[in-house]
Amino acid sequence: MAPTRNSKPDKVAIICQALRRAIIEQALKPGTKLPEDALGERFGASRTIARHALGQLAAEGLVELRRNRIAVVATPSWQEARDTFDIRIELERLVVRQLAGQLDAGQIARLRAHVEAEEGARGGPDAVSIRLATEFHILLAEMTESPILIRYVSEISYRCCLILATFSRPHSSDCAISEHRALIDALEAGRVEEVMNLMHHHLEAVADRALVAPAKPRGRDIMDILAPYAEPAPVPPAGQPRVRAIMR
Amino acid sequence: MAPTRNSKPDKVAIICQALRRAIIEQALKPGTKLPEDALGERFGASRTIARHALGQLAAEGLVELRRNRIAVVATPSWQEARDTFDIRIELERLVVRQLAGQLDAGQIARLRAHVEAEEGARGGPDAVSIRLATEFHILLAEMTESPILIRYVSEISYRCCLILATFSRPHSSDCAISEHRALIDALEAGRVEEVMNLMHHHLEAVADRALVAPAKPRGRDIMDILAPYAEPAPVPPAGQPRVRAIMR
DNA sequence: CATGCGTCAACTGCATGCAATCAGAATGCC
DNA sequence: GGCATTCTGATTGCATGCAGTTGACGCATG
Repeated sequence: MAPTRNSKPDKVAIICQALRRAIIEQALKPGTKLPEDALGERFGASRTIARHALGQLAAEGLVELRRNRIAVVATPSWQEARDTFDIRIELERLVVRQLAGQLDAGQIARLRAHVEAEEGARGGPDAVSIRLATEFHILLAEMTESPILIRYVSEISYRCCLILATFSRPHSSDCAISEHRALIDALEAGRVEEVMNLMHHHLEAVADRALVAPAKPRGRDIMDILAPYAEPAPVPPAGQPRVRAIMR
Repeated sequence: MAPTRNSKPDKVAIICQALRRAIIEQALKPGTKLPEDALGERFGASRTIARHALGQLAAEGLVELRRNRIAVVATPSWQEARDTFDIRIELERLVVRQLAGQLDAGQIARLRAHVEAEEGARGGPDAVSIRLATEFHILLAEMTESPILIRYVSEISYRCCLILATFSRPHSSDCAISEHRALIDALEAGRVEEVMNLMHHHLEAVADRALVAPAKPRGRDIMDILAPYAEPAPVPPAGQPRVRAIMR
């Protein structure tokens, strides 16, 4: 499992997985530079391989690739974050719709065990809590055995971690755990409508906790802060700027 | 937009785009081999670049990459096809939900112009009709200006083309055109619920036209054809074989 | 002190080369 | 003739090398 699983688990995949974990545990913060040389050296591979891995991660939206520039960990905008959660909600509603009442005892047990692990990580660092919470959702997706759904939910869940890293403040995961438990109960009981609503509200709650204000909580990038003031239209930047309608 | 945008649109991107088009126009059928050498030579690039492009396409689900084996155009299974359409329906409902009543006259005009193009292509080859129909949906997605939504809808639309190529028979696009017109009308009128339902039924209809029978219409892969017969459960392969636990 | 400019190191974009692995044909055996 | 085996060309996995571009530092200037 470490370096060589069966015969060759592909160096590119190894680097991708490592970077994904580093990103969702916030060891790599948004905006962090990822030079090909450094990655290659760190993982005992050539620049070619590191480059390929960065390409994959870029396709997943986790890193930004600018031509002739050093790749960086993606920094989602607030609007992208909002859209991402909207999509995630629909995808995960699909997951629980497929799963409600279809899980066997073993699967339910696995889910409950995972929530136990989340419970056990409450004292620990935020990074672990976030990772476990994310993995809970991916675990659910995997139970659908639908490759596409698994891929999309995994991808978007990782992106949401990135969003949390970008916007969220110290994070309280208590509510998430109880919400996960409620989800499992409803899944087991097979109440489709209820579990879809639970998932919807759960994710909405996660999003709300992260995305309270449309303005960036911290002055990460001065350009973004000034963006509204650079608009040709002389609209005073007051109140809740209705994000989509006009402002892009 | 053409081959060279400003100065350097990245050779990898060029190859990706070319292959995508070839795939959605069914010039490259599912299962077609894509050797790195050949691609590189054909596009005047090195194998490294072709390889990278294949990696990107694999991340999008358009090609399958098996270790030490020649890459091939992906061949979705019937169940994957069904799941893909389910996801697509939700994504595109999101698109029209955001767009209803928000489009300006110019955008409406662009949409109608596109449908005109579809109309004009009715006599032509299926490949063009399919491509145009797909581009209509991508055009809609682009009007949301949500990068994530655009990416996902584009990706999944391409995959659906692949599905059509795999399962569909001669294809009749007449209904699709009128359905597109109805969508535009509802979008312009801003009736959110109606346009979401229209999109839902439109895509459901497309899926139904393509996925009439769960068994593969043509014996592309003998293993898949025999798969139902290899099941341990002695269920006669009649009627609608509920592929998943309860199928969706 | 702030600003504009030139030089340079660092980094990316891409091609090529070499070893490892695989698919298929030719061969040998029963 | 049917089947297993070996051998070889074809193809991938990966590293390295070279050219072009970018960003940053340092220096000169107002």
